[in-house]
Amino acid sequence: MFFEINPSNGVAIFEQIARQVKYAVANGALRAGELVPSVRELATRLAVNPNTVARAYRDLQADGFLEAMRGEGLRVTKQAIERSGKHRTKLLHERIRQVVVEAKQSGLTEDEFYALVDQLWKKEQIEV
Amino acid sequence: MFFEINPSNGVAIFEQIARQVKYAVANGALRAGELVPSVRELATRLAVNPNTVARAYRDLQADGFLEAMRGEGLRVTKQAIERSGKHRTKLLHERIRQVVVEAKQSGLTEDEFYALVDQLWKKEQIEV
Amino acid sequence: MFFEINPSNGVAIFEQIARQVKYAVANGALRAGELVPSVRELATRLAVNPNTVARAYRDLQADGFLEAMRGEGLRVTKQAIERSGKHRTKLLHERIRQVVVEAKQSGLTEDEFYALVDQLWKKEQIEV
Amino acid sequence: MFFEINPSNGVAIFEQIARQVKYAVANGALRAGELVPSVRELATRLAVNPNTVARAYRDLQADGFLEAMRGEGLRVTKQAIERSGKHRTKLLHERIRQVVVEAKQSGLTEDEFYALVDQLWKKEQIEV
DNA sequence: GTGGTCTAGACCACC
DNA sequence: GTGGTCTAGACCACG
Repeated sequence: MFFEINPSNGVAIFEQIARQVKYAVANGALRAGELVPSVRELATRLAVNPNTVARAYRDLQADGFLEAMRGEGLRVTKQAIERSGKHRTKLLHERIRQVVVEAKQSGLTEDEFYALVDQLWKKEQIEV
Repeated sequence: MFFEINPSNGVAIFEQIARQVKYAVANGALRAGELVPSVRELATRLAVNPNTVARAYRDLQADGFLEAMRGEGLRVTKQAIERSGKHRTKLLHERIRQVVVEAKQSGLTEDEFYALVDQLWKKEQIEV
Repeated sequence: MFFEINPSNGVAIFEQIARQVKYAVANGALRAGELVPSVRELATRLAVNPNTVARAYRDLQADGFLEAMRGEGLRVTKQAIERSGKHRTKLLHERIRQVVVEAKQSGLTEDEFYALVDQLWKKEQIEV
Repeated sequence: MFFEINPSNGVAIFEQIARQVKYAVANGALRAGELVPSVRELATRLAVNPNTVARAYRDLQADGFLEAMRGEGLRVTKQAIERSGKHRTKLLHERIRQVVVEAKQSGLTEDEFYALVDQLWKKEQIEV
């Protein structure tokens, strides 16, 4: 699991952490039943306030991605992977919708927009 | 010129105002040299505080979209329209890039992604 | 007498007018005793509000550059030209002082500053 | 870091604050990565409204001199120092140009002008 | 009438 | 604790 936090990019840190956990689940880096790093460990690893990590984990529990194992820590739920799918599809859907709206408001034609999307899809590399 | 403000959609009000002015420039609803509504007038029209409108206009001046005509008001600059193009292409580019990254991280295939984009492009209506 | 007004450069219009009258006196384009254009005429010529021209002329009277000739208009005073000298030397003095302060605060060395001044003096053309 | 605010010298307070931060960067009193005083602290120290300080800091962010560290405060960016150079050289350039124009319009000879500059450079003391 | 600045004070999210 | 947004209202210079 690979975490990269940027404290000055506008996105809340706890949100960045939560997203990255979800990504890790979505692409198999984290499997169901696996334990995530403890709050304290992750906090020191990322050089971030423990409250912030706790907040991310709390949200992930509320979303059903993590569950508390008393005395052991937090582990990835069985449903996490499927949720990961639905959840993120919904989010993606909304994100794309917004981008489409912006593109249309900017006066882009369908062709121009598709060219842009195409170019970026081909260029973008994903590190996991 | 058509302004629609949603005071609780996460985007700051001044930001919504600034964007809509930029859109209006981008699609020709506002032309170079034209005066924008006065701070006070727009404030009462949108039922927001004049300072909020002023903040939006100030940002637009900083971005080179508006310029102050002493005692007359604020008008759209000559460069506004070209800036509008460059500026927004850059923003859109970044937005699309982010969406592409998300899609890839979620494990979507190229076909799935394109299908989603296609569907949303066809559905989305723009009011100007 | 040649007037060029820029309503969106930060300097008050009445101030621009007043300065240009002073320049005209300083370089002989306007001589002592000569009448300046009437408020109305100048206002229409410059496409500005008559109040603005009136304000400029008012300040020029307060500074002793113009005097009212009842029924005739405003004419350049005898003292205008010498005042022009003193007055502007004082202003220039202050302006230069500010620039020097800025330069020092920016960490420029004496040589760098002089080089800059030299370059600009040689380059700058004056149209009267 | 030394702040001196003059609430009635024509320059807006937020502008004075912003300039002094830039100066502090330019002459090394503030280094890249360092946190600036918090909005509230500086506001009480200078006896001005927090909004005024916030305005200055906001402008500095827009200019790329500061960046927000979520929950921590605002710190000087890496690019601040180089920007400081370019930025201020450009401003100074323009200021000097204006002064040169004024001097020429006032009929000063090169020698007179240089004498004035020289005298003021030698006299002016800078406190950092 | 126009915009610009400043103050005062409230509320919010985040760390 | 941090900054960010918004409101309300005052005062100013300018046209």
